[in-house]
Amino acid sequence: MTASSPQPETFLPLTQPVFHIMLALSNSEKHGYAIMKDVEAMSSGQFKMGPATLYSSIKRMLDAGFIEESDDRPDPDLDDQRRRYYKLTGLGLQVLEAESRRLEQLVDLAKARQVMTFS
Amino acid sequence: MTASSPQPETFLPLTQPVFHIMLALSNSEKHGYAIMKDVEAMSSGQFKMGPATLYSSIKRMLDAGFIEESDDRPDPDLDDQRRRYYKLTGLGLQVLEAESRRLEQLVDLAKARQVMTFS
DNA sequence: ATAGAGTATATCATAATATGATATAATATC
DNA sequence: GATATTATATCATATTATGATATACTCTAT
Repeated sequence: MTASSPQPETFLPLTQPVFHIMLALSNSEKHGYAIMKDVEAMSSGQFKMGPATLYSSIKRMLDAGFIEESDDRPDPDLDDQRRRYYKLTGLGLQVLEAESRRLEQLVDLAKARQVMTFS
Repeated sequence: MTASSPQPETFLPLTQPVFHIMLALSNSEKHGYAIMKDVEAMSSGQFKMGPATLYSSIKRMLDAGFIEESDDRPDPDLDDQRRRYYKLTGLGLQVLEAESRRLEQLVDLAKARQVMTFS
């Protein structure tokens, strides 16, 4: 009986920064600055986040239980003591999945309505 | 020489209400209340908008030139004088397309990272 | 060693958005 | 003609986003 208390859908829609941060964390734990760079790279430079947006979003995500701080540190020679690593929680992953599906539905609708010409 | 002055991408990302409203207008002109109901239906009830969000978003979209008020009225017997109809402008359609593509990229990324299990 | 670029987190003050509540009135239904 | 629904509008507040600034560590090249 693996309880997944609140339904992930109740947390939707995610804000853009939160969705991007969660997507950045979906393949590996990352520290704040790495998330910031990753989001920009992931979105081909279309979505840029400054530190204020990043850290205020992280704080809210911690409070919401979407992410948690991780104690796993890389090899001391590769590490930087200033870093704080974050990872998705079980809830966070569920919410990310739900949001991805929601967006997929919207994209499908846009396609059905031929909003995206030539595709 | 059909100028499309500012690049649609510069307006991204759209906020959730704005994206939903534009998607609602993508298949036909609609009046405010119809947009509100349509957005809810379109999103299978996942996204609900109250009047404050609707009308403040509409105002911003008019200012941004994404939509414009339409003078086309339905048959007088089917009409309701209170209604104000809106339609996408050329810019609005371009922006909607750009945003749809942006979201598609993100969904594709989520899929690549196997965030969406069983699909 | 040290200067400078880049890395890393944090926070302040403000702006932009979103939202519940409420108001008003027309239209439709019973 | 009472009631529910449709329709737009706006106020006041809450939430979120963001540029700017601060602080300090790390890395590279000289």
